[in-house]
Amino acid sequence: MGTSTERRRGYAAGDARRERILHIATQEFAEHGYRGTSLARVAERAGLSQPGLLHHFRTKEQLLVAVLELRDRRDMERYFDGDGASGGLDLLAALVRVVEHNSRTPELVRLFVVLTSEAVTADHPARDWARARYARLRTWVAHALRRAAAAGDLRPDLDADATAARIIAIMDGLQTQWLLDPAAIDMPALFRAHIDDLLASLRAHHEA
Amino acid sequence: MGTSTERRRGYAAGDARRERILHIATQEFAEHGYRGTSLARVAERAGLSQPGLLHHFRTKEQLLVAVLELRDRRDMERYFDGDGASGGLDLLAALVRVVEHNSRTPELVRLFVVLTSEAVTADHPARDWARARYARLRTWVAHALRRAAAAGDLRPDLDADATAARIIAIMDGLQTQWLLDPAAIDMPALFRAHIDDLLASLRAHHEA
DNA sequence: GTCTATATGCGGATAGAC
DNA sequence: GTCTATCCGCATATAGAC
Repeated sequence: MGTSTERRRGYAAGDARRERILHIATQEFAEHGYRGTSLARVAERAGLSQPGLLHHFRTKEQLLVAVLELRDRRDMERYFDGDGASGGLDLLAALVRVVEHNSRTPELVRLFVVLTSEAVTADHPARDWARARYARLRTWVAHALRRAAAAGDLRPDLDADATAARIIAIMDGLQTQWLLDPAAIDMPALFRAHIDDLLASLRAHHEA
Repeated sequence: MGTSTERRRGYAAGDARRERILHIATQEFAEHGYRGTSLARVAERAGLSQPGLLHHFRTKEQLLVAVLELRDRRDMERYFDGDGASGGLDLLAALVRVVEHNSRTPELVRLFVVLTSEAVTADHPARDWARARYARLRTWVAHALRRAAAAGDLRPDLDADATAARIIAIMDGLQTQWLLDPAAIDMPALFRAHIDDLLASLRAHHEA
């Protein structure tokens, strides 16, 4: 699936130069945000001149878009191909694993936190991306919750949309606190506790 | 309390020019972030030249600090002087009111969301402010939860620190989703639902 | 595809007159 | 306390040679 996307754009999947630029740009956007990132610095780290960089990505905005697309694609591979379209209750366990993985890759977490919040400012190029990403996430989680309810694993009267929004909210909120003060926040444990509480209150009471 | 701070700095509480600058700077920082805000634009909107602005705040960073201090002070007045040091369970009701108020003042919410997340980037002037603010918020909420437990309103075995971090996380996470897509997110309702669930699972079972 | 050179603009901050 | 004028640096982007 990633491959077809790349073919459509007319460059080989294994374009090392391009991948290297994207890798470095990802780090720079994470460290300094979109506005704080300088193309000259990305270029220098990638071992080419700034106009050389603009040969591959015609504007800074296009570079950002390419970074976001790459990350979305990688995440899809990781969480969809891996678990399949993980159904029902398995999703919650998968989310716990996502958070555990995130706690070992702070730079990727920073990328999302920084760009998502920058996106709420006026005329930001990542605005549509952020909005669409949240809508997609909410739909995805809500869908899994409904399937779990239909399968009899969760109470049939649960509010799937509200629960999904809350789960995503707590993931995001914990990330910010954790990035600012990692020693004070045990992100995976706190998220796991939330999921446990959720299950305790939403689990269908077969035996009760 | 605000007054004494102002006196210490040697300007009258009612310095209209200064207050006007801070008001406009608050809007600009909220709309464009720290990096995206231009002193020239703040100055223009405030009706003076850019060097004129720098007479009142010697650097952009000092302007930011002044904005953050003013907001913290206003919030303190609002939520401490108002409810007193709202004790125990009342705090949760107070937080619901805070979220309801926030949903009517998106620009102030945006200020916090944007600056807090920008603060996780390298060498950002609001870093210490953001870290200290979260530490203070967590301590404050955890303290209230412990008092509620001591008063017999909540289970004595609750993890106050973890619960506090989670409450703050969900407030923040909902804010981001709401700012990006207000029509899709009923922020006060979602937060209230979370508090209700929390109470349901943490309430001491006197009658049970 | 990559470079050097450069256009062009905006940013924050300073000097010094009024 | 506010202004005009200006410094200086950095930003993105382009032109055109190789």
